[in-house]
Amino acid sequence: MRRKEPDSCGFAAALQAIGGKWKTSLLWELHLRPYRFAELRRLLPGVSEKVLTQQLRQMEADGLISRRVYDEVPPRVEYSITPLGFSLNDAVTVMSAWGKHHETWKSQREAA
Amino acid sequence: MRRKEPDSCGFAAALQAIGGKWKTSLLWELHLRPYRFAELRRLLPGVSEKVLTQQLRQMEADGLISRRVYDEVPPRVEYSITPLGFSLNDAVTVMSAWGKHHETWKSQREAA
DNA sequence: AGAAGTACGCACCTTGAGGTAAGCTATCGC
DNA sequence: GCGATAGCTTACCTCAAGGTGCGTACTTCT
Repeated sequence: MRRKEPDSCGFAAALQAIGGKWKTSLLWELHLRPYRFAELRRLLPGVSEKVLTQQLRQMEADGLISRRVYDEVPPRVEYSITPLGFSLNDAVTVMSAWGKHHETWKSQREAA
Repeated sequence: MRRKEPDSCGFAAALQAIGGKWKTSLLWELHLRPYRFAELRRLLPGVSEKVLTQQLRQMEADGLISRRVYDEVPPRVEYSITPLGFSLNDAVTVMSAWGKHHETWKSQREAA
């Protein structure tokens, strides 16, 4: 999907914030507890390092998560969810519930 | 965004159903009242006929809207929302509310 | 000495949603 | 006959998200 125009509607903005392929998963994992970069890689099998970095940075810019760098060696970076990110997770959960409802509906229709 | 894998999470299914560029707008318009094809074209400036047809067909396949053909000449087709589509519109509204909240948050941050 | 882990950046390529333009069937108005 | 309208279908093109792979600076493990 293309996301460019403001669309006047707030949904476009929400989609802009969560539209990435891995963002919902990241949001879900981080809402449980903070994680380090390499831990997130392991949690999301199939994500490339480039894209993981990208999406984390975008979510940080959107204020959904915060990034904390510890000046140690070897380097350590921890990502954690913000209150705003937590509220988005709630909204996503509503959509997710509808999705499950929809899947039920579909399997019922296919059975008919 | 790519939408392929089931993802175990229902959110992917919901996104699959609503992910198209015009689907939320269509859902919104049709939740007000039924419309004909050409009316929807006029309501969504910029949509091409091909894509409008595509998205309407997909939404019909997902059970979000129903398509009624009147065997007249010139041909007449009316699209209306289903109860399932209506429930999705509610879920979308929650996300939309978050989007507005997020925009407020962003403009506050930029002001700082 | 060499391998491996950490948290990336950069260059290139693939893929599919969406856009563009044309055609198609049939009727009505001029 | 000529164009307009309604509701599509088909073929082709574009463009950005995401994937692949390599490079990096530093350290610890073996």
